[in-house]
Amino acid sequence: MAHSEHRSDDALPVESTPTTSAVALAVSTVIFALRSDGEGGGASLRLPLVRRIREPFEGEWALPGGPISAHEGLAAAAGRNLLSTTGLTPTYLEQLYAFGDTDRSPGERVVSIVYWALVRPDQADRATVGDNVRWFAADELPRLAFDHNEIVDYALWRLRTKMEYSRIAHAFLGETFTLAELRQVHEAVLQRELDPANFRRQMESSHAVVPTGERLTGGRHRPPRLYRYNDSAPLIDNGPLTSA
Amino acid sequence: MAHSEHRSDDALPVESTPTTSAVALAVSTVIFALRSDGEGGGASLRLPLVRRIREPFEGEWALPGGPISAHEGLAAAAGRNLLSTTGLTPTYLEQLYAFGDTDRSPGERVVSIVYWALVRPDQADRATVGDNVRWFAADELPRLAFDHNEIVDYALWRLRTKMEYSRIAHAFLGETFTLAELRQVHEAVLQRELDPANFRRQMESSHAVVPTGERLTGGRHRPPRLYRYNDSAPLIDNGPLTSA
DNA sequence: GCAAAAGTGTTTGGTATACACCCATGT
DNA sequence: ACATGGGTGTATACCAAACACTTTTGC
Repeated sequence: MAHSEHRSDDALPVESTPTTSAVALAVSTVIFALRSDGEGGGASLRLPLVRRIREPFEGEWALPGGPISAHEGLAAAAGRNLLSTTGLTPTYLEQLYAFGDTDRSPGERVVSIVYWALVRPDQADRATVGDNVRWFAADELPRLAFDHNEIVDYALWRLRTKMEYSRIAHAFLGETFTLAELRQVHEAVLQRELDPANFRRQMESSHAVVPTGERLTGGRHRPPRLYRYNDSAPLIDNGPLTSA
Repeated sequence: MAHSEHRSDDALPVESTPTTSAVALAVSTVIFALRSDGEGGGASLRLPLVRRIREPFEGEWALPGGPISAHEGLAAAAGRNLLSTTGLTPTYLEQLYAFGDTDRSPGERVVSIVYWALVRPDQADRATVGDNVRWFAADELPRLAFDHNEIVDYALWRLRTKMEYSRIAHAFLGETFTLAELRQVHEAVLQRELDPANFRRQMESSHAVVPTGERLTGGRHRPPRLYRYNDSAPLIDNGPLTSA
């Protein structure tokens, strides 16, 4: 450790030290959307990346990110940055992890506080796309700048883990949806098929969704009920933390 | 938002911006130990706090913390700081959350990356104690500096949640232990009694612990088997992240 | 009528809980 | 002997998965 050891009195809470540190602070976001590929009902997880226009890693793909300005919270910084780089407004936004290895950015010390976000397909369609912003399939990423491959892996793990015990799947869908659509979201994320009958019972018993009374017509089969997300049901989720 | 909006090209990944931001970066740690209170087998969660010797919140109790130096990782910074302020070496150390509300430190913008740690009783006994470092019962804390009460609440929630599906209880114990001791750790953390018979079966089926073959004599009853933590068993835990 | 998906019912196996009961040691 | 916790056995309840079956639409 290069740092000289502090005496106890010296190293008491730092929040009083007004010296800005030599460590740069940034916010990045892993954004997930579910997009149907081709024709079959199968959908796949996709995420937008931006091309770096400076060294290091100039020309390579990276997570959208930016600096934190002094007068905005972390989640706000993530949301603002997200909007300005990709044009996206997330339905769901949560802190993922703070990455701070000393060697993650060549020549410079950067600590990145990474968020992960879910967006709906209609929002994703409206997103900026161009030479410097492009969507990739989450399981077919190129080699990314910095430690961003690791970060995406971790975000994917969190998404999949959380899908099993929480109810975030609706963040990929519109206001109303059928149980089949909701199930297909689960199937696409978890990468396995689910029994429609059991899935229905799980959703009903969890009270995560409520029927709207309407049905979706137009399919060449029995018209399914439309459901809406149940906002009043409690999330057994983030513990004491409400925001984020 | 006081910050002017970035143009897309402008706000691409920041890791290249060498300007140090106006935001201070710190590391703090919530340290838990299990200490038997009085005589009964009952133990309670306790944590060490340090007294602030500067404004803001001078004289109030706060979590141990300090700045991040340029050439050490986040977990290393937490560990070093922990050692220098309290003399403790944790058995378990994990990142909790990055706290960065704009108003959490009066007059200054501080982002704190908070870790949580578990220490064994023998380590806890060796810890520095004095006018500026004192142990408190986790459920009888005074009003702390900054948002540290919130942070401790969140750490407690994480500890309790994780205790139910992971195997971190052994971090509170020595090299070998009886199942009764391990069960008492669970009971103290979860604040409810557990059936000894069922607890035994859960531990056996999870293969989290292995019998050493030895027994603990000296009690005025049948000598219980001693167990050791099973390092080779997988933790279904932090996903792709290995360190921390 | 037939295909296709919605929706219901039933069986089954695993797992958590409660609790009765025996075992081995110190006093 | 008896008190105390160690350790085993077992009945019950609950829950998730598997799958057979009925319903309702479009063609």
